[in-house]
Amino acid sequence: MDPIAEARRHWQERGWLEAAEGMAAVTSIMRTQQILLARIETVLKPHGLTFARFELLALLSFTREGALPMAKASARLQVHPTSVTNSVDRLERAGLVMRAAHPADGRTKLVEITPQGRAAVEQATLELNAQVFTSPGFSAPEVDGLNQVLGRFRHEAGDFVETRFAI
Amino acid sequence: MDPIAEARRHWQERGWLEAAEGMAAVTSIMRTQQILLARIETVLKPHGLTFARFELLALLSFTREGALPMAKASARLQVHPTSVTNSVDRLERAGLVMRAAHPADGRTKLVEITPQGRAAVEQATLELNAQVFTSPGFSAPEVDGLNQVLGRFRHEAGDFVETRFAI
DNA sequence: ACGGAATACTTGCACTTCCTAGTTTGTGCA
DNA sequence: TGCACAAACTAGGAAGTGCAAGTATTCCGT
Repeated sequence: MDPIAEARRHWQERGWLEAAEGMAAVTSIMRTQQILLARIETVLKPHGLTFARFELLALLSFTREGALPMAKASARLQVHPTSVTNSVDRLERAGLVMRAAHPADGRTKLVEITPQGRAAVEQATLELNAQVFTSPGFSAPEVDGLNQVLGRFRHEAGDFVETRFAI
Repeated sequence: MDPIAEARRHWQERGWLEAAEGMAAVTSIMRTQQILLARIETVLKPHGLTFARFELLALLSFTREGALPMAKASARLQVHPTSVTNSVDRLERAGLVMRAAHPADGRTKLVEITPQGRAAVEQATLELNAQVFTSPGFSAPEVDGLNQVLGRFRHEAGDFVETRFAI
């Protein structure tokens, strides 16, 4: 029994025909996200990482300097600044990042990845690639279709960041 | 600048070609879920509901008796039993559901939707249909494609509940 | 140059989620 | 029948998220 198919049936019985398929699609995205997140967190847990913290480490590892202002990280990761503070607190306690002063702006603090952080994110990424991303549960054409459809959706939702570079 | 496209580029530069597209698809699903959830919660907030609580009310409103054991609700909604307890606590305080004893099994408690609960979920559903589900940001063919691809994915992930009916 | 506005970050609070452990009640085997 | 085991729910705690407010610093118009 598919709970979502059942919900769609109920929607149709109530006469909400215009909304039934959209409701099913939106709800399916919710459930799919839960399933994928659970798989990812299972892989990351032994490394002491959550997906949010992994994303932060990965972002830092891809910058030229290995460091970013907190606000930049918040914008790139599309999460609330307080969530970044929280993640950095824990990553710093684990020795994977350091807070550093910004050379020019006294307000901003830089988050900088440490050598241990680089090692951790490298290892975690290899495992995620092997156990989730290479075979996510979608065929190659499905992956392409998802990337196209969801990419356009995100674009229309204003999910893209303005281009700005600054240490 | 699309943060996900940029991540894919980094993946490719590192030589993780097998995983790059899957990583992009999985991450896109994460972001899409966040965007949709934010829209839904914006609609529900004036009603004092979260999506989790709305889903519980909707589930109850579709049962014959308007009541379900907590464990059933937990299984149907695919959430942890303690999360159901939490939702029911708040819905009960708001007068939208009631806890009732199970007639046959002393261990289980029934959650029962109240007339106010029915009114609230009806109104909230109409608004969600109008503001989100009818025009979710995907075309009709895209919605169909998502339902098909994600439905199969969920099926293979074991996301379907065994058929059992019991008050 | 200087004072109000804006920016960057942190703290406290509320909420949600899940985990572990506990209590109560039912089930089934000896 | 009786006793171990399982099931249903709740309580307490940790972690993540977002909002509102607070502090420190910078920006900018006059």
